[in-house]
Order: sequence, then C-alpha cells, then structure tokens
Amino acid sequence: MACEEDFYKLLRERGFRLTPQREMVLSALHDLQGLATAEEILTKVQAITSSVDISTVYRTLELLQDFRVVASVAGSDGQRRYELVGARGPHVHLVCRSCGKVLSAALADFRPFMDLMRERYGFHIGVEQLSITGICQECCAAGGSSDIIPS
Amino acid sequence: MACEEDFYKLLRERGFRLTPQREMVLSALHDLQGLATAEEILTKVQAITSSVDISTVYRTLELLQDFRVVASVAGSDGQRRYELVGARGPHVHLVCRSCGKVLSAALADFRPFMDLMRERYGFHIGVEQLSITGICQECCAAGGSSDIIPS
DNA sequence: TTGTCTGCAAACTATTTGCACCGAG
DNA sequence: CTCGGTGCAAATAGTTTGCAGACAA
Repeated sequence: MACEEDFYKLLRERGFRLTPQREMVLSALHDLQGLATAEEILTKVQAITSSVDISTVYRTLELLQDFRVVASVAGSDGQRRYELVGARGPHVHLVCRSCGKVLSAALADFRPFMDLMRERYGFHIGVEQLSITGICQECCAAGGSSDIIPS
Repeated sequence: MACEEDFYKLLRERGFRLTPQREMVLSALHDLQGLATAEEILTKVQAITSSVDISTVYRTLELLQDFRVVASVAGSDGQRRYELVGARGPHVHLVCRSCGKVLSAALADFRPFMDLMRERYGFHIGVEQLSITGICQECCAAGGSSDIIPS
C-alpha cells in the first residue's frame, strides 16, 4: 500500500485531485499483477462500479505514467499494456508472439547488454518498458508462429 | 537484387502472383532503408504510380512477413514499422521513446542474453523483430522524455 | 480463361478529445 | 464555491475487410 500513499501525496502536491476512479484504476493495476490492457483494467474497475468510462481509464493511465507510477509497452497485437512500476521490481518481459503469454526474466541477466549499450552509444534502455518478443517453449514445439502453410 | 529474385521465385512456387504493386512495395522498403511505416511506404510507392491503395500496401506487407522477407515492430507511437529482413543482417533496434530515433546494435552484443533465455526458459527471442526502447544520448542530456513539468 | 489481386469504400479497433455537469478540496 | 475530473458521445488514427472489376499466368 506504500506505493499508493506516495502517489496520493504526489497528486496533492501538484494540485491534482484524488478521485475514486483514480483509486480504482490503481487498485485494478495492483490486482491484475503485471501487464494489462486498458480494457482489462476497465473490466476490473467496473466490477466495483459500472459507471466508469474507458476514457477515464486512459486519462488516469496517462497521469500515472507521467508520475512514473505506471509503465506501458506497445503490444504487437496493437494494444498497449500497462503495469505498475516496481510491482515486482525491474524485469524483462518475454512476450510470445504466437500465444501472447508473457514470461519474466530477471534484470540481472539483461544488465550486461544494457550497460554495453550505454557505454557504446550513450543509449539508456528503459528498464520499466522492456518487452522482447519471440516464441515460447510450447509454441516452438508446436511448430511456431502464424506462418504460411506450404501447400 | 538477389533478395527480390528469391522472393519472386518463392511467390510462384506457392501459387501467388507477381504484381507491379508487390514489386513497388518491396522496392520502397529497399529504398527506405530500415524501419518504415505503411504510410511512408505508400508515399514512396505513390511517387511512381499514384493509384496504389494503402490497403494493398498492408496486404503486401502481411504477405512479405509470412514469407519472412519483412519483419515488423509495434512502435510506441501506435504505428507499426516494417523492415526488410537481412537488409543489414540481424540487429537490435534501440528506439528512443523521446525523439523516436532508431539506433542499431550488433546482434553479437545481444546474443549472450538471447542464449541464456533459450537455455533457461526455452524462449526463442525473435531476432528479426527486436526493438528495445529507451532514451538516446541527446534526449538524455536534454532532460528526458515527456514528463510532467513540476510547477 | 481462371482465379488471384487490386482499388474503393466501409467497417473495425484502440485511443483521444470536446463539452456540460459533478464533486473533491 | 471553484475548477479539475468525469461520463458521454463523437472524432481520430491505424489497420482490416467485402466486393466487383482488373489482370497475371
């Protein structure tokens, strides 16, 4: 709950208001554990109060991102996915482009590459928005992604 | 030109047709060198013949992806970007989420992480669709991405 | 000729925006 | 009371799809 408190404080400091909708979106993100679409968040929120609009969810997510409380990645299916920063600490998402499943890898495994990029190109990889696509074990065994089936 | 020839041959083998539109899209991808949006490709193609439709570009890009001639990444601006595979050999894209600039890193630098993920989780990272977001040198020096300006 | 491919227009999906009312501070 | 936030509806942007005619093989 500490993270929520920090956010509430930050809100007030900058003249923003704490509304039930904002609390609910934050709570939904907490519950959903990991990457969630705006639609999924809306569904979760509407389980409590059905009169919440998707546009409010988007507006709240934008605010949360500005405050660095939430990070997002553009999914390869054209949907953006959102996640609480620091929910499980920094980590790397491995997104299967066949079944959509998301694995997490420890940041430590990725760090050598990160450091190299910073040294060599001055490029700072955004650890909070990191997702890498590929094929997971099951889908790989099953024969891979959506390919043309040779006649 | 060798890559185009291979594609043409592959097309015929599977009963697809070689149309001027498909040639032009492929040529546009070649000219555009690196990541390009469907709209950019269309513009390039329309410089030759204005009567080409965006839907044809999309359909052609999908075909090219099925044949593994083209790869795509979902940009964080909500636009998908396409690129010829093997244009410069496999590589990693470093996309600046502040200015949108794209750097390329050698695959060799990334390989240790790739291999580790395969060993540990059986996850096969898709080298052809690899883009990693962060902040480039200039934007980092300039003060980072779109943040809330503290009052 | 034949069946694929194309342009056009309309549909769709995800997201954003304008606006009048509502409610947190 | 004030003015930032909300729901609603409409607008946008990017992409996909249905269909009748065009054209590669």
